[in-house]
Amino acid sequence: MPTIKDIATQAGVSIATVSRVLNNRGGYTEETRKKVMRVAENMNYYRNEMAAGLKKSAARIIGLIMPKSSTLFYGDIIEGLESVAQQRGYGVIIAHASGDGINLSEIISIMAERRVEGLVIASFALAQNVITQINGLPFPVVLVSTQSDDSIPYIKVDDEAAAFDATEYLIQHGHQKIAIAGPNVTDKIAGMTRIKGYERAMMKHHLPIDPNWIFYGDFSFEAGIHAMKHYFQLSNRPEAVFSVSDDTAIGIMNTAIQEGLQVPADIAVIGYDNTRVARMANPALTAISQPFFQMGEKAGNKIMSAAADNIPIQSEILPHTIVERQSV
Amino acid sequence: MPTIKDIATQAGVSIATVSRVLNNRGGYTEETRKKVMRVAENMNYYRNEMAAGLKKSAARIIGLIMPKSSTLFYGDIIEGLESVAQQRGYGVIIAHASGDGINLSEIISIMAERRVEGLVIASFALAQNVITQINGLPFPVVLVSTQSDDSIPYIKVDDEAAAFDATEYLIQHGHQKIAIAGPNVTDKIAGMTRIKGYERAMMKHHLPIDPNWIFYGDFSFEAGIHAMKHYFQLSNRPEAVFSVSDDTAIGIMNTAIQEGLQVPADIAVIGYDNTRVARMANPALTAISQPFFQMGEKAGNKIMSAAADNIPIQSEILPHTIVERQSV
DNA sequence: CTGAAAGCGCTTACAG
DNA sequence: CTGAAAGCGCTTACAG
Repeated sequence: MPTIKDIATQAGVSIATVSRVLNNRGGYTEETRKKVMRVAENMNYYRNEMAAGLKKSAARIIGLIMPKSSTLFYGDIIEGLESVAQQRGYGVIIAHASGDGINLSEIISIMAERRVEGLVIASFALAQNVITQINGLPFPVVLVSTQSDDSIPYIKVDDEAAAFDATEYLIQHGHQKIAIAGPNVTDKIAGMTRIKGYERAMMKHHLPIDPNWIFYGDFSFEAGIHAMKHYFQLSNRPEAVFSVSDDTAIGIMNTAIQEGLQVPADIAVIGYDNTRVARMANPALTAISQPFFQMGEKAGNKIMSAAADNIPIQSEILPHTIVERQSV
Repeated sequence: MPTIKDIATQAGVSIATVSRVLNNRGGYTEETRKKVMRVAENMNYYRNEMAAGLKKSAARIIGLIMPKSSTLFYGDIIEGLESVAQQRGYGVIIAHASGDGINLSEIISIMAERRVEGLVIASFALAQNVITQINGLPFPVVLVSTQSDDSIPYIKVDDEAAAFDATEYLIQHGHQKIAIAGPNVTDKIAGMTRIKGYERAMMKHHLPIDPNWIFYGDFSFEAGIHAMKHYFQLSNRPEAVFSVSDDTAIGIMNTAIQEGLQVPADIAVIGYDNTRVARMANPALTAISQPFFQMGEKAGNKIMSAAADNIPIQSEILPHTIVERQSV
C-alpha cells in the first residue's frame, strides 16, 4: 500500500508537508494542498492508523468484552457503544469470553496489547485475580450491567429496586400470591439482589412468601418452562410471577398457555430486560426495561472522556422503567 | 507503559534479546529467559501490538461491518467470526453502517486505515461506488448473507432454493392456498429471490397464486401484523403463509391467534432465519434455518487464509435446513 | 548466545 | 510555507 513517502515523491514535496495536508494542519499553500490531495487520491492512499497511533500513543480503540452465546441484549450495548465511538473516530474491538469468565484475564491482556484506550466489560462476575489485573491496567475500565467491589466503576440499573418495583407492580394489580422465577443463586449481582427486592416488596405489603415460589434457574427460556411446570404441581399455586429475564418469562407464559391457562387472567407475568422478544410474545410481555443502548453509549462516552482528561470514571445507576404491555 | 527498552535496561540485556524471549524465538540461555520474563512480569508489561503490527505489516485484525439496529441474527455472525479469530490471535473490530448503506464507503475507509487484514460485510445491498471501492482494496473482503455482482465473494444460503423448500414444505403438509409475507421489493437478494422460489414451488405443484397473497414488507414483526390483517380482509384467504423472516412470522401468528384463529390448524406459518425467537414463539415456529454462526466462522477462516496465502476467496453457498416445530 | 542498527509509517518540534 | 530529523515500540537480518 502507498505511504506518505510515495505521495511525497510523486508530489515533489516532503513527507512532513504530506502529513500536514492530510491532517489539515495548515501551513501550506492551497496549491500544495491540491497537489498532495490529488496524488493521494490517485494512489488510493489510506492512512496507516497503526503508525499514527504508535507515534501519538493513542490507538483510538475501545475494547468490549462480553460473555459467549448471549445474543440477548448485547446487541444493543454494542450498538450504543459503537455509535458514540464512531462519532469521535474511535473503533471498537470485540472479544467474547466464556460465560464463566475463565479466559477473561487472557482476553484483557490482548486488549491491553492492542492498546485500547479503555475497556468495557459486560455482565461478568469478576474473580479476584481479574479485579487485581484490572486495577493494574493503565487505561480506564467500566463494567456494564454488572458490578464487582467498588474498585471498578460500573453502569447499571439498581437491580434490587427494579425487582422491588416489578413485584410491587404485580401487587398493585391485585396479585398476592407472587412467585419469582429464574434467578441464579450464585449470581450476586443479577440473582440474589433481585430476590431481595422481591422479598422486600412482599414484606412491605405483608404478603407471605411460600418458599416453593422461589424457583432458581439460569435466566433462560427453558428455566421458565421448568418453573411453570414446577408451579403447576404446587397446591399453593402462585397467581403471578416476577421473572428475572424476558426469556424466562416467555417460557412461563407459553407453558401456562399450553396447559390451558390464560395470561394474565389466570397467571400474570412480568419480565426483566425488555429485550426485543418482549413485544413479540403473545400476549406481549410487560417488563422491567434496562436501557442497554444507553448503557453502551454512556460507557463509551465515559471512557473517551476519561482517556482524554485522565479523570477517573464515576459509577452510574441508570433508571429502569416498567414497560406495560398485556401480560399483567 | 513499560516498553522492551525498559525491560532491557532492568534486565541488563539488549532490546533484541528481550524481543526474542518475549516471542519465544529461541537463541538465548534459560537463565536469560528467566531474567527477562521476571522483569517483564514485575513491570506489568504488555506488548504493543501497534508497534509489532507496524513492523510486521500485519495488524491481525478482521473488520466486520453490519447494519444498524439489527439485533436479529448478527449476534451469531459476530460470535462465529470472533471465535475463529480469537483462536488464531486475531482481533475483530466492529462498525455499524446505517441500514441503507449510505456511510458504508466511509466506514470501509476507516477499516482500511486500521489495516484490517480482511473485511466481512453483512447484509448490505452494495451500491456501485462501494463495489468499486471494495475491488480496489488491498485486502480480502467477503460478503455474508448477501451478495452483489460476482466481483466480491460471498457466503450465503441459496435464498431461492430455501424459499422453494419452505413453500413446498407447506404444500407437502396439505396446504394449497399459500401466501408469502414480508419481502422487500427493492431487495434483490433477500426479497425478490424468495418470491421467485415461492412462485416456482407453486408453479411446480400447479397451484394458483392470488396476487393478494403477496404482501410486501420490511422483514419486521410489524410487517407480519399488517400482513395478517390484510389476509383477514381477503375473500380468498390463504391457509398457510411463508414468511421471509421469523419476526414477520411471529407477527402473523400472534395476530391470527388474537383474532381467534388456531395455528397451525386454521393457518400454518413457516419462518425464515431460525433466530432464537423461533423456539420462543407460541406455537414454536417452524423455520428455514440459516447457519449464521457458521457463516461467521467461515468468513473468518476464509479471510485469515486468504490474508496468509494471498489466495482469492471462493464464494460459498451454505446449506439451509428446515427446523420443524409446531407452526405448520 | 547476544547486540547494534535499520526500518515499519507516521507526527511534530525545530530551523529556516 | 517547507523540509530534515528524531522518535513512537517493536522485529529481524547481520555480525560476532
